[in-house]
Amino acid sequence: MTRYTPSEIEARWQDAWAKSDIFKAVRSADKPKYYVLEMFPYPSGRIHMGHVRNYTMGDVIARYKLAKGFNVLHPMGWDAFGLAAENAAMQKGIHPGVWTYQNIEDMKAQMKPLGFSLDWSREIATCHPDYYRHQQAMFIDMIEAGLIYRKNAIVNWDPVDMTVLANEQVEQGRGWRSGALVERRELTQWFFKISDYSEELLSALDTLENWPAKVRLMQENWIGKSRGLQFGFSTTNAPEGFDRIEVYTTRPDTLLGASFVGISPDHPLAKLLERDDPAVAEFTAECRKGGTTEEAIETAEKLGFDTGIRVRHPFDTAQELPVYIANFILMDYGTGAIFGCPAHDQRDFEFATKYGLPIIATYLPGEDSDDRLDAAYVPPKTEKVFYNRGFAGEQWQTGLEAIDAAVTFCESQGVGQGVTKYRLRDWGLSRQRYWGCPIPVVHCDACGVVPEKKENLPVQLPEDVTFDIPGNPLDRHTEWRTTPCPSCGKSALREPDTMDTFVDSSWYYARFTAPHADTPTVMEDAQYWMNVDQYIGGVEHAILHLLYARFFARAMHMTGHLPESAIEPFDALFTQGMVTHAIYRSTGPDGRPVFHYPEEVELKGDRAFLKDGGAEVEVIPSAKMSKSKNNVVDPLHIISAFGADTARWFVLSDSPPERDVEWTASGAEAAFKHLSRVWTLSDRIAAMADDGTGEGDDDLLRQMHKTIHDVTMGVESFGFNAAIAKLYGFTATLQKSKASKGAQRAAIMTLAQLMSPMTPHLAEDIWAAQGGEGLIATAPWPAADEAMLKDDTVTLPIQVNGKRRAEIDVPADMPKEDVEKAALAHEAVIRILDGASPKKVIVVPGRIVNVVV
RNA sequence: GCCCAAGUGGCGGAAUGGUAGACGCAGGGGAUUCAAAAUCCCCCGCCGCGAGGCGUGCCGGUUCGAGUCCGGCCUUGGGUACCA
Repeated sequence: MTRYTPSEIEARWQDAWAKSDIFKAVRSADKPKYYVLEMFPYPSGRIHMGHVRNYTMGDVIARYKLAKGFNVLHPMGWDAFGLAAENAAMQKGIHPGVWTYQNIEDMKAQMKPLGFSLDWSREIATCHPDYYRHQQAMFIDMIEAGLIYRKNAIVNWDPVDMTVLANEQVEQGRGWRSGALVERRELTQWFFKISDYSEELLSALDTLENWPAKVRLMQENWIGKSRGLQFGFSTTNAPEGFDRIEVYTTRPDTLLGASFVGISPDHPLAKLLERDDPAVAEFTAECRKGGTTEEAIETAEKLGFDTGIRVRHPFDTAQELPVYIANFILMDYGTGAIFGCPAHDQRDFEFATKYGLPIIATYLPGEDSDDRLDAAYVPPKTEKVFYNRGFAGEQWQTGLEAIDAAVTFCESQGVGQGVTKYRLRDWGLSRQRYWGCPIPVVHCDACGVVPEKKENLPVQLPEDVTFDIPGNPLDRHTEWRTTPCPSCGKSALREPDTMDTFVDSSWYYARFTAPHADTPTVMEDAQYWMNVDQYIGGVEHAILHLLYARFFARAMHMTGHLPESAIEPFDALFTQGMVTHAIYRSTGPDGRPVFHYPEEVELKGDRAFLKDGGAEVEVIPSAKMSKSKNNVVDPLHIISAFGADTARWFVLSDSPPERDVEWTASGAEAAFKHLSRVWTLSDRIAAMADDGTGEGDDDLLRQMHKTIHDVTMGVESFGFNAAIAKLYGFTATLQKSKASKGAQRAAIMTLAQLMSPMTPHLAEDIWAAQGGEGLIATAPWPAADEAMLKDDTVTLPIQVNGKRRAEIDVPADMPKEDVEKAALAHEAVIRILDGASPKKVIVVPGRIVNVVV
């Protein structure tokens, strides 16, 4: 008897796959194509459990579709630009490029032993000039197509390091390195006009039937279509040019409850006032402290400054409202100005209470309700309420009815217009960083901003840069920046900013269809391979990446780089849950937090101590695995101890794929034992005498067909953990079976096939040992025989008043009336009824009987 | 703050509105063994001797029947536009 030795088996079959080249994707007219894509990794240097989980799921689909006869495209690449490489450069003095390419090599070496069915000949890295030159070419096309423009936008500014900070680099309002209070500062930046596509991106969500409903809903809310009223308040004492203040409101039905007007600190009026009035300047400076995230702005203490300016209420000109500058009003949304209705908005309520402004209800729960409110009264929009200060029309209305009525009324009175607005803002793509795709434009004193000539692409990143001083090294690299103006030829300066890395990941799926072409894409290849049939990745990308990619596909179509059929690039989406792990944190000598790797920590109950020195560290439970928090778990020890198949089987069996999992390694050994058991079982069956005798062949084959059915359904619906449970069950059945060698051989070969997408090496080995033809990877997927799936008898539970009291075995096709009779004749039922006659008997065929008394 | 999810035994989890806890882990008992490892078999939600009762985060509702649907909460996680 031999033992299951994955190290030998896995190397052997990976060789066999490589030699036969079965995962290389070639266009073919004979077979339907299938494009499986997992969100490509950031090359952090080490693969973690999240990667193993993601790529194993994709591999199961890819291998399953291959067995189903599809021409499968399953590529892999690297999302290789980003902040971490620059951090490494600063911390370790390594060039970001050297660090990134080394990481790619390391991670590839870690991925290869997992036996994924990838076409490595299509590998791409976004940091390679062969990739980003095409991105630059498309950027120029998109400028010409009017899809890109420049405007001012706000960034996090570190006043000590004199640099722009990413949101991640702002910790509690302070710069992560300098510790200085971060300020919001304006900078001229490049933007994609994604807002031109708001309606299109919203309405097309309905066509994405194979996307999770939650992702579509999140995108819908993010785009944030709203219908409201835009109108002007006329001012009484404002500076010239500000006779009116335009506001936008989604609740015009509360206009008669207005008690103040609020403008953003970035509103033109606020900017004018701060120029002449130091008190205003002081206040707006205060408002600009802290980071730029919506979270930071929304959760900051609500501050207001009375400008002294007054406006007239449009329907009650005697009523004057004060104009406040308020820190919670965003210049990017609506008109940058609002009216406050404290009675029906909690934020306005708190603001009014703080600054002593009136609270005027326009609607109430009922006609007799007290209108002195202790908190804002905000009923659901679909519930009828009593309008005590509404516009003309019914007094009992839902919010939605009242809003429509208010818009119509205001328009008829010449107060503003009904308008549709979207929350979605244009996509700012400029980054003041080195390790990204250079924006291919030149700033010329004479000609202004000029795109680089396409024949001069790529605009390549210079190698000779240092990271010893904060800031973007491109900014101070005079030699690189100096270049002839593409228009007039005089000396000019290159744009020092690089592109947001979301640009890189917005079109890589298209590049995979022709990864070595001289143009960004090749129409024929894009036509053939697009769309991605199944896209798989973390739910944390539900909004930004997936929305940007949807926009970019449209922009590529508009500039001739994708066919119209590919404007929704992902036909089906599956969002896997994240692999989470506790974070171990202590405080370093400089007072900054230090994050410890799980392997550096020893757990004692709920508390954690450093193995080195024994100091206690803080445990932050269950958070997304993140490089910067060091809470990543290395899968390599599972692979080296038990093999790739065990690691793959385990990540699939342990939890439902869409759910987050807290990583524990307790089950990996059990997975290995099971695979050993299957291997030994195959060995035993191969050694059986083939004398044609045996018992229970039919039962075994019925079980086999049920398993084919269940596992196929499981794989199709991403129910991998449930599919694996069925495979455990069938393995146990086969182990106990006394069936003939023929039946057992058929069973083990089918079992191997059903397992092959998950544990491909073991499956190949069993297939070969049982004399299977060719590679199991290309053997046709087994089909379940419908006739074998039905049982002759079923066990029905009998409920009395919804409580289970007994069960009966009946023929599967027994008529309802007979089932009812049989149920009522059951002694337990007779005892409980105790002579009473049932009011009703519900018989659900094949399911249940419920007796109601 | 806002948007989206999730919550079921000691643990991971299963369950088209129809027997809650499949399958696995941990635990307990047994077989085998000189002994151990490995392997195999049995038990395993809570309370109760039992009959039985209770039980899917909390409160309420719809239904013959709710883990599942509806309303309201709580907790945890993700996103919040420069982490990717």
